[in-house]
Amino acid sequence: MIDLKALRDDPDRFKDGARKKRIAADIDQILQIDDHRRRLLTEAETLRSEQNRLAKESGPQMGRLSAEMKTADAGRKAAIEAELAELRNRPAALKARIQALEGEIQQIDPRLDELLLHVPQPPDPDVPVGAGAEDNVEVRVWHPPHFDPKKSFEAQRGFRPKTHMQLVHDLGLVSFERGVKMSGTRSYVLTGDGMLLHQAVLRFAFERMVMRNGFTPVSVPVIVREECMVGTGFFPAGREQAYHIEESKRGSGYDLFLTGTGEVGLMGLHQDEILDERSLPLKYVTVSPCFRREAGAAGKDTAGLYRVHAFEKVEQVVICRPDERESRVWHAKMIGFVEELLRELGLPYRLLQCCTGDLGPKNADMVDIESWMPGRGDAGPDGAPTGAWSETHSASRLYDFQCRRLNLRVKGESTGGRPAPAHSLNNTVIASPRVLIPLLEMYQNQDGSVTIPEALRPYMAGRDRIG
RNA sequence: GGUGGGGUGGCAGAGUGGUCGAAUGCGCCGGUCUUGAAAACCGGUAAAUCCGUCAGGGUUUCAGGGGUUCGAAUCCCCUCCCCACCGCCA
Repeated sequence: MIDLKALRDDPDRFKDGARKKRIAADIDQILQIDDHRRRLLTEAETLRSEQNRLAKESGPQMGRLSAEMKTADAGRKAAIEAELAELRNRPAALKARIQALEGEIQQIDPRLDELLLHVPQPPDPDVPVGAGAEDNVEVRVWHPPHFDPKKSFEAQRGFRPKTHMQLVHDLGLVSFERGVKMSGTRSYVLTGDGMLLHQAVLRFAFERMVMRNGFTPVSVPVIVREECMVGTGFFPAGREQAYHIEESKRGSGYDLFLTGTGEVGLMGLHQDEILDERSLPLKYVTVSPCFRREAGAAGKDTAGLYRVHAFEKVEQVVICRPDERESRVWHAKMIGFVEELLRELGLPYRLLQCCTGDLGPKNADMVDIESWMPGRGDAGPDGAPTGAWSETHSASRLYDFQCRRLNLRVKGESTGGRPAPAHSLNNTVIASPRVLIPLLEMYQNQDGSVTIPEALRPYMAGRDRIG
């Protein structure tokens, strides 16, 4: 949600932002409706003020007259009756007009809210302008000394790599057939060491965030109300991506939705709260199942573990004071935590500064982290894949966009003693099984086995190898 | 699923038609006292929104929505939520 007052003050900023993000938003209509609404509101409130004044004036008077009525004689009674009627009639004319005005405002409000929900947060000025993923800008690349993604896998390792598909098949780590049998496309069953590795990497990432980076571990609901999805900014734009559970007819009055990320639960925690700024920043980490319909992705990455309907993700969220500098510092830190993690895992990665067209409605800024997956990408001359950078993480900076929607505020010195929407940020820590792709493909050996990265061995009973 | 009891400010809790944005206590902030702290005492302490350059003023809000009334925290209707007990249950 954007700030309506900010929109009034500088509509061009929001028009420009929507254009850069390639999201349609009718700013002029909003301004026009808002202007009309405020006129009605001002008139209604003026009249109501008058009505209140009259009621306050005549109330006690009426009370006195009614009391006197009981003991009065017939003649006096008639006089009192007339006086009472007169007093009662005074606010009557006002009432009709007030009701008309308020009725009109009630008609307008939902329309205005709906329009406002669709206005995207303008991208920060330093975000490169672009149409989509193809215009994202590489910020930096890291790779371990013994492996450079710029050179071929075969040249560096002395054999042609298998894809993760082949590896999981040969080592018995995943059964796609049985997953699909039960749950349809994009489903899978992790088996044996596949499941162990999956759990190990999640556990490793989660513990790192808690023990080393001081994040508070939390479990969150993954079944939430629509309100929570709207509040966190995933709805209305992303409605198609969420699984919908029909529950309203069972008496609860609400339908529920499966969340696509732990971010929803972590941010929803403090919905409608006013936090003391001294309790900030809140640093939360959760591990949760994530559900995505992948609507509109038909035919894309259908094979393998890359794009699936259900997965597990360790997610980090920071809620901080509404201060641009502080937000930016946290963004960098949260990216740093992931870089550290990927280095420990020995996985080559690169940072991508996403362009305006790739930000989505809620972000002011977003940095993706891509890991090197040797088994992806176009086929080379020998028919084997040449490898590709593929997204494994995404770090968002939202300013107060999300907190405004969630009605999550901070109060303290920095806000001048008044409540103000907080700032929020989020970033993936690790998502599995997707991260198993680079892990298996990078750590495969010529004999078909896979070395377990040192960092994960404590979570795999000390073993150093699969297969 | 059944029965009963409830939803009031950051928290606890009073308030059953006007003098109620709401007693009181706790918490929090400031002050007095003190070498400092605690205690005690004094004062302050909801949010949203509109008008206004400011000073300031108005409106709304006692779970949410609708109604009765000149006037609703208080009366009526609907919805949601919470608690207790019973049933079922990982």
